[in-house]
Amino acid sequence: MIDKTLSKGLKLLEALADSETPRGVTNIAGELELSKSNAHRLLQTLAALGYVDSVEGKYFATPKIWSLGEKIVGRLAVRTVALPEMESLALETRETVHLSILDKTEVIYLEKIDSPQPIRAYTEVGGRAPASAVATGKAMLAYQDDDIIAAATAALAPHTRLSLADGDALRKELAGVRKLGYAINRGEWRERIGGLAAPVFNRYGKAVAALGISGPTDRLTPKLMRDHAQRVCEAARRVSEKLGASA
Amino acid sequence: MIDKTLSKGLKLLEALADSETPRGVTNIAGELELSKSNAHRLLQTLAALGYVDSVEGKYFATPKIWSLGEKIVGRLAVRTVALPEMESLALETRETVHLSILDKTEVIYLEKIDSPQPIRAYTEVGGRAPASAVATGKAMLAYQDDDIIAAATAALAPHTRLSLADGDALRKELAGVRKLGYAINRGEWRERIGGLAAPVFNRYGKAVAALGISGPTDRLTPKLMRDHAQRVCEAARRVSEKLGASA
DNA sequence: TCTCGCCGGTCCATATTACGGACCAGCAAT
DNA sequence: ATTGCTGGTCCGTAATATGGACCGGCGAGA
Repeated sequence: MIDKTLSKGLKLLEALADSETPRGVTNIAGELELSKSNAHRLLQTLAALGYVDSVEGKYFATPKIWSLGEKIVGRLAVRTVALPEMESLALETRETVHLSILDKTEVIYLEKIDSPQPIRAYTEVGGRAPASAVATGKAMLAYQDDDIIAAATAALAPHTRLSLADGDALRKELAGVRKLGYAINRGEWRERIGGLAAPVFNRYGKAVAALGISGPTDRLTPKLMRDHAQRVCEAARRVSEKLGASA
Repeated sequence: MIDKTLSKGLKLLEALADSETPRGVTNIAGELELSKSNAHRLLQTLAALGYVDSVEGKYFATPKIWSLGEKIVGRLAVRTVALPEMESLALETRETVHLSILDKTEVIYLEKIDSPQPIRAYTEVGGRAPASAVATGKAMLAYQDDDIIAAATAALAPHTRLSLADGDALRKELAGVRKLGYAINRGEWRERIGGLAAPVFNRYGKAVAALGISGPTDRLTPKLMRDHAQRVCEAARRVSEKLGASA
C-alpha cells in the first residue's frame, strides 16, 4: 500500500514549512496525532538529511527543500521566457500579472508582478488556488484531457457566491474558453476579485501554463476586460511562440 | 536511530528532482540500490502525496516541493528588502549580483541579477556552493559561531589551485573579513571566477545573508575590486538597516 | 527555596511495517 | 515465435518503526 513512515515524515515537513516559528516536538506531535517519540525520531532523520534544523529543542524547516524545488521549476523554460511579456502586460494594464502552471486540480503561481495600484489581488509566488475557480486555471483546464477535467469537477467547491456549481457549468465554461481563447473569473475564488487569462502552449500543443491579470471586480469593468483580453492573449501567444509552438 | 523509509523516500525525491527527464522504476531503483518493488512502493506513496507524478510508467517530480519551499523562503524578509539594492548594484558594477544565505557549511543563492556583460559567472538561484570558497559565504562565516566555522573547516576541499588549504588559513581569512568588513574570492571555487561580498545583519546582529558581486578574475582587477567594495558594503549596510539592524 | 509539571530526549520489548524475491502482463527487438 | 526487457502486484518473512516508560532540566508557582 503506502509507506506510513514516509508519509508521516513528509506531513511533518509540510507542517514545519507552514509554521511561522520553530516548534517543539510535543506540540507538533500533537497536531499530527503522532506519539512524541515517533515525531522525535522523524525529526531526527529529517535533520540528518538537512531538511530541518533545531535550536534549543525547537525545530524548523531549512531552505534545502526550496533548493530542491528550484531545480524542478528552474527547468521550466516558461518562466524565463514569460517574464518580459509579463512586464509589458503589467505596464499596459496596471493590474497584477500572473503566470501559473497546473498541478492536478490546482494552479500554482509561478511568477507574479504586483499591480502598482493600491487595491490589488493578493497572492503569493508558490501559492495555490483551485483551477476551476481562477482565470489562469480555467484557461489551462480548457485544453486538458478529460480525466483532469473530471478531477477538477470532483474538486469543485463553493468558494464564493459566484463559484461554479457543478460539472455541467464547468464544462460549459471551458467550452466558452475554447471559443474565446481566454478565460474569465468574475469573483469565483475570492469575493470581488476577478481576472482574465490565456493559455500558453508548448511546441507539442500542450497547455503548459497560463498568463493572466487580476484585480478587484469593480475596477475590471466589462469594457476594460475586453481591452485587456486582447493584450493578454497576444502576450500568451508570444510566449507560446518562444516555446516553439506553432499557430 | 533514523527512519530508513523516510530517508530512502527523500533520497528518491532528490534523485527525481535532479533528473532532467522522467525516469522508470527499475532505473531509479538501480541508482539508489533499492529493490524494484521497494522503489515502486516509495514512488506510489510520493505520488499519493502529490510530490511525484507518472506518465506511462515514468516518474517525475511535481512543483509541489517548490511550492513548499517558497513558503519557507517567502518568510525571509531579506529577499524582498534586498532586491532594489541588488538592482542598483547591478547597474553600478555591471557584474553579476548575488544574495546568499548560509545553510550549514554551504551558501544558497537566494536571488541573483546576471551581469549584462557577455562573460559572466554562472550560478543558479537555489544553487549551492561551499561557504568557505565563495565571497558571500566567507562574509557570513566571519560572523558565525565557532561550531559553524569548525564545520566549514571540516568541509574544506581543494576546488581550485587557490582554495584555502586548512582551518588556519580559513580562520586567518575570516579575521581579515572582520577587519575589512567584506570578503574576497580570487577564484577559490571556480577557476578564474572571483567575487566580493559583504554581510547583511538582522536586528539581532546576526549575519543572516550576504550581498556580493562576482565575475571573471581578469576583469575584476584589484583597483576595480576596491571601487566596488565600497558600493557593496554600503548596499549591504542599507539592507541591514531595513531589517532593523543598528550600527 | 522547594516542588511540581512540562519540556525534549532516550530506551527497549513488541508487533506492525516495510522488504524483496517470485510472479504476471505488456511490449519491442530479435 | 521467442527472448528479455519493462512496470506492476503479491505475500511470507524479518527487519523495522512504534509508543509507553523513563530521565534530566527548566520555569512557574507556592
